[in-house]
Amino acid sequence: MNNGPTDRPHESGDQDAELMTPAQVAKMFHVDPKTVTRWAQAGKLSYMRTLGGHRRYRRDEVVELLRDSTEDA
Amino acid sequence: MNNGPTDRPHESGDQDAELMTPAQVAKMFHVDPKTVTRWAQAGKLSYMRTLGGHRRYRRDEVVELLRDSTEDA
DNA sequence: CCGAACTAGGGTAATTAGGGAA
DNA sequence: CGTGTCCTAATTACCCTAGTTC
Repeated sequence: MNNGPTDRPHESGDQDAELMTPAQVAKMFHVDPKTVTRWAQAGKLSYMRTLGGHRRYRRDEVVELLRDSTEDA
Repeated sequence: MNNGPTDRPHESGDQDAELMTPAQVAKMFHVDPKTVTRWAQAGKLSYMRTLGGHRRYRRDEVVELLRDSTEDA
């Protein structure tokens, strides 16, 4: 349960540890960014919106779903 | 979005590994996608599912299985 | 402010899941 | 027993233009 305090400090410019863009989520699931948008619209994935209307997803949520959908041989 | 000043050659960590669609795996083995699905159902191939239910296979798992199934005379 | 890359939105084609029978 | 093909329904991918982000 040790998360590691020095795991990954907040580095502006590098990958954000909290919010992810549609492209990032899409690459993790190997799907189209549009598909991620549909998941958000379908309520399968929670999201926030920027002032311009773009969606931002929570990394914790994505990792959880990714981990939950993994089936080992 | 921007990849940042440091363009990642292979997605840092690559924890999610590289994923493949059923059609890609089917072409590598020269079989139908349905057959790949049966292999997954039989537990011969690890996979993860999209939120829509489609399967995504790990490239390294497929490559290893392909090597293993390739009988060298 | 400009420029390149990404995203939202709608619409259409291709792929996949599932069961069943050959 | 394992594979290829049939079907329908659902999901995903790619097309476009305009607006947003960095």
